[in-house]
Amino acid sequence: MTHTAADGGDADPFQWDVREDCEVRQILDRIADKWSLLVIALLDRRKLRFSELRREIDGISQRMLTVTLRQLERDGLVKRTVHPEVPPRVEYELTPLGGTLHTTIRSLVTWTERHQNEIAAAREEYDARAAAETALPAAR
Amino acid sequence: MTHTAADGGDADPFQWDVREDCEVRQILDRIADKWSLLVIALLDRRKLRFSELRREIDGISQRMLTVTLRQLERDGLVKRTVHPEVPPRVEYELTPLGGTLHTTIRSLVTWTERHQNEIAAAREEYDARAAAETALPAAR
DNA sequence: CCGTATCCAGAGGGATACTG
DNA sequence: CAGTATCCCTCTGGATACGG
Repeated sequence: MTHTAADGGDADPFQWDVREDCEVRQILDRIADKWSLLVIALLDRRKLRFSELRREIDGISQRMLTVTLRQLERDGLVKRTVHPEVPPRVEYELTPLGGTLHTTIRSLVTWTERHQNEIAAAREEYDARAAAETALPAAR
Repeated sequence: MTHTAADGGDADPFQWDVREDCEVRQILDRIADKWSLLVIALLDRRKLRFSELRREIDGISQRMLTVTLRQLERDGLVKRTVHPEVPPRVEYELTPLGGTLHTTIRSLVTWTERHQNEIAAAREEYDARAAAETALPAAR
């Protein structure tokens, strides 16, 4: 029933359901989305209005912010509150469920901040080596 | 110099550089990629050959697996080893740097597995409410 | 102010065929 | 086996304009 034909019964801590249509894969794609990640991170700090989010997230278009917020609302991670005033005011905040993502997302961001120099170095080295091999096609 | 015009000096644990062109955003997009995540997770278990990875990851095309592996190699997260044999054998494994992602990715997957039911429920409720409002456009 | 609707360019990514 | 190269189509996502 699982996807692996060769699971020899080892209780692998990293074994998961990787079928393309499975829930976990779907949700992972949503959470690990470029814009979703940023929205959740910002809302984790405090409740924010639409225009505030738009200003905070450099490079996001109005359309993508709307789409992202709708998805997160649908998934029960974000709560949307419309204040019936006459310049309309709409506020977004994390639901309790959304709040439980805090630790996980922090971990991701922290890792990235901590290792960005190593990654930049690795890239330079890789690119340098690639360039060298292109320059000497018949070498070796 | 930072992006916020209104940072009142609070040492916000969730304050980061969100400029579109910054390193962190770039790297985050790479790590939080659909296929990258799965590749890293699988390699965290053990060294794998190209064809093994392809078989394990349901739905990935040869092209995307190649592209993903090259990116990860370039970022210094994955090591590629070519064995000069005559059916060629190429093995992929995490570098030490790649290995440090273990905890973070585990956290993400665990969260998803743990809350998938809540998310599914939230989606159903959202869809049901949306359908109801479409059915009664003039209601109130 | 907070969206939705429409249009459209370009990247993402699958299928296929060919090399070392 | 492990790719690279090509074609082509879909879907993402930006720009713009309009509505509540």
